Amino acid sequence: MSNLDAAFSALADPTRRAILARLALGEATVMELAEPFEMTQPAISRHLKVLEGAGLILRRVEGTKRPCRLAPTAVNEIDQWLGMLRQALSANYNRLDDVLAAMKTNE
Amino acid sequence: MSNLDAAFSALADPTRRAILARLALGEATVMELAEPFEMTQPAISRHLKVLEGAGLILRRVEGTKRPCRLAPTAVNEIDQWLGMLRQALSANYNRLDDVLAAMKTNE
DNA sequence: CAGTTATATAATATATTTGTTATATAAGTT
DNA sequence: AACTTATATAACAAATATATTATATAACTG
Repeated sequence: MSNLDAAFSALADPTRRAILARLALGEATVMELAEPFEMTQPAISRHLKVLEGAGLILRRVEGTKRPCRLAPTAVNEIDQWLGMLRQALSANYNRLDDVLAAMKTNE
Repeated sequence: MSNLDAAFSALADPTRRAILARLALGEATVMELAEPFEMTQPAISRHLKVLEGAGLILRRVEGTKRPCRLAPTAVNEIDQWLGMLRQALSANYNRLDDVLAAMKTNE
């Protein structure tokens, strides 16, 4: 599985996006991350594993705890790929075939 | 399923990303999009349905053809969400807990 | 009209994902 | 040492995703 596959796939789950949003506020342990969800701890551990595998979070060891925080790299890779689409979209905005398409749609 | 769920989920598949990359070059019909893949036409039709459902592409009717092109909106929504992460990542860069984390990791 | 082309849909098999419970492990506490 | 806490892992069930083949439909073409 490519990095992008893993990253987009990880972001596709609302629980995982919520976890990332929480981590955007700062580091948190597994239990802290699990608390707001109506879901068991093993389920959260798996989500964290997915996020880690996708390069979206990092974990360190602190005694029995495993505090997580956002990883810097994965978002860049995603941005880079999306940049291609963004560029195409702005370029296509004046493109002949799109103008024609819009005209036909409005007929 | 939220829009973001659908959009990220759609982007998680490499075939679909390749289709979008192709569409970044301009409009294309289903057969044109299917051609480069070792995959049947129904499979591509389904991928297109997923992309359309995620708001990533638009289709118009042209006789028996259904030319597809990139849709402008979905990428914005994704960008907006990722913006939250980007901001957190740049903010966290100077954050105390992260500095401490880095120090402990290096012990 | 008969045949072909472009595309969609249904049925189905397989693989993957996501959650649960039960259990293991390692560190912290008393 | 016994108990608790923090987390991980395994086994398993249910839901979802992806591809295939077969078939339907609607628009072209001769």
